[in-house]
Amino acid sequence: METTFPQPLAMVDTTLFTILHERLCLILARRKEPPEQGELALPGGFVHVQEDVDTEDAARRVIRAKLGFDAPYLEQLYTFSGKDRDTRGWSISVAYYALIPASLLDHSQVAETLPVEDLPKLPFDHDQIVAKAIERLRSKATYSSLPAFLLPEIFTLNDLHGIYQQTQGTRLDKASFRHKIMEQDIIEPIPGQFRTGAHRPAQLYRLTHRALTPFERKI
Amino acid sequence: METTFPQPLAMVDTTLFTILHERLCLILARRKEPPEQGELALPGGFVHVQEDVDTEDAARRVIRAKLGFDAPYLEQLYTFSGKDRDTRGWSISVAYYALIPASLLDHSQVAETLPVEDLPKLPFDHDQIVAKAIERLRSKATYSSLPAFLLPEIFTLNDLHGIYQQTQGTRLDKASFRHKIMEQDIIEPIPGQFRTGAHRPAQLYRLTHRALTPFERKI
DNA sequence: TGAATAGTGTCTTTAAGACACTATTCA
DNA sequence: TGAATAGTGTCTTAAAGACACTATTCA
Repeated sequence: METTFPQPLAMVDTTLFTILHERLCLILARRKEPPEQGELALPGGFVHVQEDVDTEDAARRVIRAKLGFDAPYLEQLYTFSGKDRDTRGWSISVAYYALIPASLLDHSQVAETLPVEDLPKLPFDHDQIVAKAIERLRSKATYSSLPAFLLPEIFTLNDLHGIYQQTQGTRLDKASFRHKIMEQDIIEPIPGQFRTGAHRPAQLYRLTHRALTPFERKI
Repeated sequence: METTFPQPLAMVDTTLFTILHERLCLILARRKEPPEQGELALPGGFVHVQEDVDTEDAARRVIRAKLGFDAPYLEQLYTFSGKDRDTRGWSISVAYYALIPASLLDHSQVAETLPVEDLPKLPFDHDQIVAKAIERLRSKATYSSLPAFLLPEIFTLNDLHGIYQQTQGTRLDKASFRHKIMEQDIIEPIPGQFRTGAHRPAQLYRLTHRALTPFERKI
């Protein structure tokens, strides 16, 4: 059975967040083909109906092509659509966002990592996609364990404190943060493991759950 | 310029919430064409690229066709996609949800209004769409003025109290609810207007803003 | 020792929740 | 008057936020 309607173009675009020099950054791609060839844009591409099980699968394929590995955290963001957002025709782009721990990035491979405060003008409606992704990240950072997925598997409480401040864009009291995060039961100390330096050694922690945990209240 | 990729089918599906007999309900449609002809399902349809500006516009068209008027509150929910969700082929459905004040419904026109607790098995992945819509509604009801869009433009504080309880599925203390809702500045009394009955007359209110207002804390 | 980061105790302010009370209408 | 809904005051408990303090390491 076939439909009689002409169908729009179907694609995915990905917003890849990471932390570089204590700043929230995006990983961008230089477009290899027209339109906007040579410009910096969000990594994306058409849905391959022969190959992809669903659009999330398409997003994973795009990310693997760009980074060479799977993102530890990937979530659907929003779907952007319309007559004019792409010069090739009426299109639907299902946008995803992912969190990439800096420790996984080989920066010789992925050069185009730019602070979100300092992005160039992006083609298509990618500025809008980025704005929505940042808004979602900030909002979820307030009410969940989301920011922890920007850290490597093992981290200190100070690392976590810092990443919450960077994703939320606010200062958080150290003592209150520690009290509240420990009440959430999202992390556990690794017995006997500490990070050392020219100061008191810091207890190392890991996530207790692999999945995102929502909080009842703000952190 | 054209793409070489075969494109998936593009459609929209809508979850229409309303309140009937103090219960949260969905407005369903009986399918006029195969597949699943004659079955109850979410109102939906293909994107019409000649006619629709974007998928939200397509959702509005679908709702107008079903109800005869525009929904006061409409928001994109999530995009469902994949090889197998529709027998007609690889498809993308951009799902929307809308809030419909019962006062706008002519129940002779729209017969298929069923409590969310008492829905039949729906075709395709519509059960999944409904589950996600209810989850979103409950979550937003806790942190915003969203439930007010299920009421007519003029209502009492008790009406609002009831609709918050129904959308959240919990009991809320009357006094605390009143204190908190008045702090949010989302409603204003209509001077000199009261609803009367066999009891003390109740002050009538209206929303101060036409748009949804998020709250800092839970209501 | 001082610098640096780690980690805790506690006080004040604010919000949440419970609940009892008063108010106004109609039958 | 009592039944019904409207609307308020206040007390207790819990959370949020601020801030000062102690702890441990290395140079």
